[in-house]
Amino acid sequence: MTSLSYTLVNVAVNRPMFRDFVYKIAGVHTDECLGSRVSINFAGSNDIGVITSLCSDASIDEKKLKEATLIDEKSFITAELFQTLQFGSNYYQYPLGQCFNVALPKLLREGRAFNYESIPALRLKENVNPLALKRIKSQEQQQIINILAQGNVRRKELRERGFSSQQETALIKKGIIELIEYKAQYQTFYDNISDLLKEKPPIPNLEQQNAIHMINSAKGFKVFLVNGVTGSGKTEIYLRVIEEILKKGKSVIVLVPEIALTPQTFERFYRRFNTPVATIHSALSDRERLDAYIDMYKERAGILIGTRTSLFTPIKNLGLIVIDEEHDSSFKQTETFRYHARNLAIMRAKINNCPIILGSATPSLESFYNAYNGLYTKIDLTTRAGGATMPGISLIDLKNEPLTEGIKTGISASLENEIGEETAKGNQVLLFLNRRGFSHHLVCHKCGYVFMCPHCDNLLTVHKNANRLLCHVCENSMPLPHVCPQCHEASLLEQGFGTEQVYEYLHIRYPDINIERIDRDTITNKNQLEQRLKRIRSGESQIMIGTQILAKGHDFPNVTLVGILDIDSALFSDDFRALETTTQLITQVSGRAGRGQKKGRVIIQTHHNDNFFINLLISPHNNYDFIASELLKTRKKLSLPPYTNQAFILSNSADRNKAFAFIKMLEQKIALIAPNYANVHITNAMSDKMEKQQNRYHFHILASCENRVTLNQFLNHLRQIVYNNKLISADVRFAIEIDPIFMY
DNA sequence: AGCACGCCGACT
DNA sequence: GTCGGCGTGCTC
Repeated sequence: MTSLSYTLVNVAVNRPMFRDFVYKIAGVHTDECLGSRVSINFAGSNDIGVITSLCSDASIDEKKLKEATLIDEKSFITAELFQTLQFGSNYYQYPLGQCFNVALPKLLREGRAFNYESIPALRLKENVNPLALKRIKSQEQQQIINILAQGNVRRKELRERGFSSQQETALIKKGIIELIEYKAQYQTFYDNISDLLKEKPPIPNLEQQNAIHMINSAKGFKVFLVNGVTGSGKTEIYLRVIEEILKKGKSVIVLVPEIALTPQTFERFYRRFNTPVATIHSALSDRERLDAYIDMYKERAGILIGTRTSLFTPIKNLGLIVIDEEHDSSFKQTETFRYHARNLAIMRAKINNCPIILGSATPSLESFYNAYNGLYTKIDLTTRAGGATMPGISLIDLKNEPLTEGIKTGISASLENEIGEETAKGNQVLLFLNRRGFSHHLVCHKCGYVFMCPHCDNLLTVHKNANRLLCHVCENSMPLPHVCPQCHEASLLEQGFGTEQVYEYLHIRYPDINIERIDRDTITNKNQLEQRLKRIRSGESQIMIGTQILAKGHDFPNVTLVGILDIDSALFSDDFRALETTTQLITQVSGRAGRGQKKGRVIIQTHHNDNFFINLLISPHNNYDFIASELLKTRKKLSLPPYTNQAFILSNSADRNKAFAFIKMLEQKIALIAPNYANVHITNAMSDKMEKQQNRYHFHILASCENRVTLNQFLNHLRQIVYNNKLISADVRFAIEIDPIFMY
């Protein structure tokens, strides 16, 4: 007998348990509370849970049921988001309650109310003294005035768009602008939809027109793979398609890679649309993140640009999802809820019956394959907007190069010549090396002692500026030693070169040229990156040496030469994806060059000019599509993804024996059920490539199967055995990683 | 994952 | 007699 004054609900809790728990909440409730948060007492501790369904028949004595307090009278988790998370929970083998924990902004996760906070913003004063306006000399201050002339803006938004607080206070002092408390207004983005555009869009070329037309005429769910060479104007296509979606009163999510969210990325959206654009990224405070989340749900903003977690923003009327740089590995979460935002986004689009655009100059082989199989509609953009041409690639055969001082730091004599010639002409040079630090590692010349991280099976990298040895796995460091701890000789030898060393060499070699080093050591925040990019764009600096950060999204119109310093380490990698990511990286870096009127070229240094892959890169039809299709042939031959589906079964512990015993036990359990899953191929239990990481010992089993449903069933079965029989002990961590993109 | 409960050894 | 070590089992 259910008491009339209570409603029984099933609640997902934030625990590693694949089941719901029944609670009673005061009052009579309907489906409107599905997805609502409740504060509960669970196993003696206070927690936040999520209502997953109404409970019609609690198989438990009602007196035993605890009472939960409803936090959200009306759920803001839309049905489609709910279904997406349920799918994700099942597919990625992660408990629904914990999926919610990842999906919700921190403040909501902790039980904060779903409402707005007052936000400091800026307003252009009325009746400003025209003389004060005239006296503005700073371009930035003038820009702030121009922006505010369009309407009030949050302080944080100005900061995101690259303006400093000093510039603001200067204007406040001059009496031109004033600080206001901006209470979010509940006006929706489609209230002013007739006046949507702030600027007149450029006229698209024929390819763009065709792409826009194709996407606009999609009825319901459809995956478009927009494969456009760098500079072909993918963003313009997004903007045009988004415009149409907004006009229908529907909202849009644009997912971007973590690193790509620089002011210029969304400055284009701000410039184009006369409607609020919400952004979510790592630099925001929790409150700002929540505000953006609420802005989208309340339809104050119609566009959300954000990193992977933005996929979980509730939206009442989702009209389109865009995944920019869809090949980027930062869409994959590699801990807790190990989802791939691109793949899960496709599911969300399917549930919403709306189109989704995957955009990239260098699509993942997975997406390529799906397009080839007709699952995705591939749209090619082959011409660069503005008519700049694609760079040609040539090789420097390192075997024929003299053993100069330069070649030891990654710069061969031939490359040095080229750098000299280009810079003398006033052009810019971009050098790419995916290895930060000064030297790769440090060895004792006398006794052979190698400096290893005390916490990881990893060599320590020499960082000379910081004067430390640094572990790139756990980030721990120690002062740079001068004598060997084993034989006490002062004969330590630095081996291998990183960006820091290349920078130092170039600096000595070209003392009159400004050089920028761009890597995680020199760029610790967004403003630093912007500053450096500014110096590069102004022509103040002529040479850039950097890591991946350089490859992503920035235009360098005056770069005429791109040098790839070390490709050889990728040729012999044990990760089968190394050649794919290298091709993507080279294509992306190359795309930075010659975007203006000047033609760019790419030079790759290698000791292996007869290598199959190197020859693909320099072959006459060296476009990305061709190389990708060649790489796919190898994947097929070796039965690797996308021709099969993979999943890792992971175990780690601070106690090596316990981690090993656990994975061995799993191996046995798997052997018992494996006969039921004949097509699932399972490896032995083995240690990870790097067994010890941060003082924990890592082991894994790899399962693969051509049929993803069978693989899912197998993993479900295994997971049930593990959880139902309580096989996990407190100090061993167990995880399943579906569709891994990094090998263990 | 936590937390409570409980069963055993070392202490006032 | 009782404090607390952690192994075991349960959580609405």
